[in-house]
Amino acid sequence: MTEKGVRLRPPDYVVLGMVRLGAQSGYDIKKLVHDSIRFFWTISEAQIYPSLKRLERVALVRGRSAPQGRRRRRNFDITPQGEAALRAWLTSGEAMPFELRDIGLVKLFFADALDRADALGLLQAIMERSRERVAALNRIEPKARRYKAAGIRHPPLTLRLGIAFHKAIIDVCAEFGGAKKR
Amino acid sequence: MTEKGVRLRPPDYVVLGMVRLGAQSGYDIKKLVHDSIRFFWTISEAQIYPSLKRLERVALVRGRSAPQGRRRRRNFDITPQGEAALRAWLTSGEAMPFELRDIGLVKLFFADALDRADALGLLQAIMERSRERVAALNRIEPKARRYKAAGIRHPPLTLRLGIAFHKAIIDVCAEFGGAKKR
DNA sequence: TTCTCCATGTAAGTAGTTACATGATTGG
DNA sequence: CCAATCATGTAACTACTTACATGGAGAA
Repeated sequence: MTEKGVRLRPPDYVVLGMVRLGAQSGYDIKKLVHDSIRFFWTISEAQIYPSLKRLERVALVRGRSAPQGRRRRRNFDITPQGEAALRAWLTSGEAMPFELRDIGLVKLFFADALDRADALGLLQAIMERSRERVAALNRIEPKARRYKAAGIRHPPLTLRLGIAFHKAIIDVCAEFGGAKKR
Repeated sequence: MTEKGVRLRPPDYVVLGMVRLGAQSGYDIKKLVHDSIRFFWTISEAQIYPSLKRLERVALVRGRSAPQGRRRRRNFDITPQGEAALRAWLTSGEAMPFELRDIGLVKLFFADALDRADALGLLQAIMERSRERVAALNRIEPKARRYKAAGIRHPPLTLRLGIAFHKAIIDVCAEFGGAKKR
């Protein structure tokens, strides 16, 4: 339960979860998000820093000053209450509809307005985009292997999910376009 | 090119594209969106009606009063300029990054904070959600078949894409969880 | 008569981003 | 010495949703 009427929203739990995974500063969180969940959830600095303050106010994280030389820095760890709050959120059973918002698919949906050549061009752009995404995800793979070695299993799972569904997109597009898969 | 300094944004093109596909009124657009692109792009009434006005002002659609009995109604069709503007947008080559924003995957990413049973529960919730989505998409299939019969090929393609990537999710989750695929 | 659908519209609020401001440190 | 990176933060803006307001028509 969260006290004091401070309602936490998904971005707050993202920050909390990242602190739990070892991100110490706001800057660390930014970087960790960039090479993990940014593929299905983005978060900007303008959210991270206020969120850390909120989380500290309700004692879900504990922050302390940890300057590097003359460069200021605040480090955070998760508290036992923070762990509990994160678990409560993860198991809360709230609806979590799959929400996709993709101009690419919208354009593809309307592509009958184009002549054959342009429609095919659009199809190929969609395929290319998914190929690039697969490549980007594969670049993260070494990091996932390190997680696995440390007994952390779910980040690598989400990585596999990302790769799998972009491959599915490529396959369907290839079949539709009569082109080779690559 | 759009004249008069009215910059059109994706929701406007969605409205334009839907008018082109035969949606006549704002209400028609709402319904058509609901059983087609809502799976990768949502749009609310508060956007549709102002958007139709904007599009009419720059002559990309033409609207006229078409009351049903005493019930008011405005019908729209796309103009030649509207067709051209839609094609220009579809072929514009602007970046169209694949943007996914999914709390479900975020939770799965953090699931190592849970014990085995809860983590498995979350995994199953993700799978269930994709199964439901596949079912919802399959329910639309008859509509897609009618499109196909009329030579409209791309809406059915996006439908297949949706089904394919949710099946991919189900498969990966099933393998990870050691469960049956269903 | 009352519920659901048809139909159009707006006001107010929410969630988020972009752009900026500041300054220290490291590497080429 | 200059660029990139480390590090924190805010003001202003944008996009979008929710909730509401209004009212006609058909069906149970």
